[in-house]
Amino acid sequence: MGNKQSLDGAGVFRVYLIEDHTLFREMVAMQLKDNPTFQLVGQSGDGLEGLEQCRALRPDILVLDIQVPGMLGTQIAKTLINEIPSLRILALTSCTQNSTYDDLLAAGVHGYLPKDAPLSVLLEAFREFSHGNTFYFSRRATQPTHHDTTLSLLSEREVSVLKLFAEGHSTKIIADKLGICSKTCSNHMTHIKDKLRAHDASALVRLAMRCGLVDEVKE
Amino acid sequence: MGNKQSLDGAGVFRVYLIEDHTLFREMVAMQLKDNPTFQLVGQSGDGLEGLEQCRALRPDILVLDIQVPGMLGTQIAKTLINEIPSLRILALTSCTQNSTYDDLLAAGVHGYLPKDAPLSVLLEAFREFSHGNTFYFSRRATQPTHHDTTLSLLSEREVSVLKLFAEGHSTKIIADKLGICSKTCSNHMTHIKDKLRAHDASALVRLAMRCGLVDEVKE
DNA sequence: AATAAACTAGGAAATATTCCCGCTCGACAT
DNA sequence: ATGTCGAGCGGGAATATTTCCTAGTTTATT
Repeated sequence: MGNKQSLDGAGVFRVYLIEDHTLFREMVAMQLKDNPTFQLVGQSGDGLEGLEQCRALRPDILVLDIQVPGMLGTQIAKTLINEIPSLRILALTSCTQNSTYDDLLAAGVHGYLPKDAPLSVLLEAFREFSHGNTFYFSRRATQPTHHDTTLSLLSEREVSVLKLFAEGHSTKIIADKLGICSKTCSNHMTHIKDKLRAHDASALVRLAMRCGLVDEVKE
Repeated sequence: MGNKQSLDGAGVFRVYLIEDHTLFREMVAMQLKDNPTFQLVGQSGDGLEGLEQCRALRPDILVLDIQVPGMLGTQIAKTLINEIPSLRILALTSCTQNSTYDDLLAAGVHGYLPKDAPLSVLLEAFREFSHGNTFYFSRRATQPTHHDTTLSLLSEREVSVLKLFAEGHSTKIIADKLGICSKTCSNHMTHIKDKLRAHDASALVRLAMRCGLVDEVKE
């Protein structure tokens, strides 16, 4: 594969880090320092600042924490991939939510890594990048990933049920409000859980909040 | 100054890590491996498991991420300080959580470190610990919060149950983790709902999030 | 016309919840 | 010492919910 235009003559990759946990960031930096294949050209704990510096420094690789303050991680990825086509982005994320993963792929990142992955996997990701390959650490054998903004996975009725559930109504009340049998409502809930791969109330509520079905925090 | 009974003859400190982000945890482990003063005796990404292993291994130093699944960080600290008086605990926290700082000091931890501290401060904390000193990294302005009052309505056990519930575990799993009957767990849940006047899953999850029992909505 | 998917429920078995009850234990006051 | 109180544990029985099955109707798409 001759697509190593991001690699300069000496075979050294210029790396930039965007990650708000300084401790974490500096420890990743030390991992890189031990490896002569990589040269750390900068780091930041703020999304906007990191974006600006990447524009100026034009690194080969960006290690990007998606949960970074200042700017939405997926937006950073999308913007930079557009402006610097040669840039390879390794996305880090501390949560294992389903939708982020697909959002990241849609944004065009070249690697994905949850923070609860072992260190060896991070090093493997760097190795893959240094060989010009992409790296995906999938927590689940990936599906044909049609763009699911989570809610688009659900039917209209299912969205209604989920919203009412997240608002705190019981199955019976939901069924009542929708004019259906509580059994039907239960079945809808089961389908929702299957589709969203969220088989507990907690995950469902958080998903509903993320999708704006209910207010983030009340009172 | 003669309180170095936790230090064995060779001057090596036995360290245990509780931190759910494996990447972070293993990088801290590498920092320790470079220092002959410390010996890593174990690590875990789960609060309950970590507690059990600390009971068995009786380390000199515990590096404890407060936002760990399985058990409330402050409870882990309180419990272990009670059972192992010689244990020194260095508390890590990822968010500049409002009330946790005071809770931690109340729990009796010997060091406090936000994850956005520079690496040098972590190493300094280890240095202080190895000299038998405590370490407090002064954090930024703290605004008092109200959600202490919410949790103070609950007993210790009930907080544990609520946390595990908000993490998405079923009553059976929670009972299993806590070593109690699922019936007991159900009863705890009923009492929690009564005390918090939150009789549906959605309200419970939102309350738990507001109280910092689980991470906020990501992304 | 045929296929698919959404929406609707019923039956049956498994689980969960609620509301009782009683038990133990430690703290604390009389 | 004795009594009381609340935390924690869990059994029993009634009720509610969930899950997994099946299967009907409607609507949209090809």
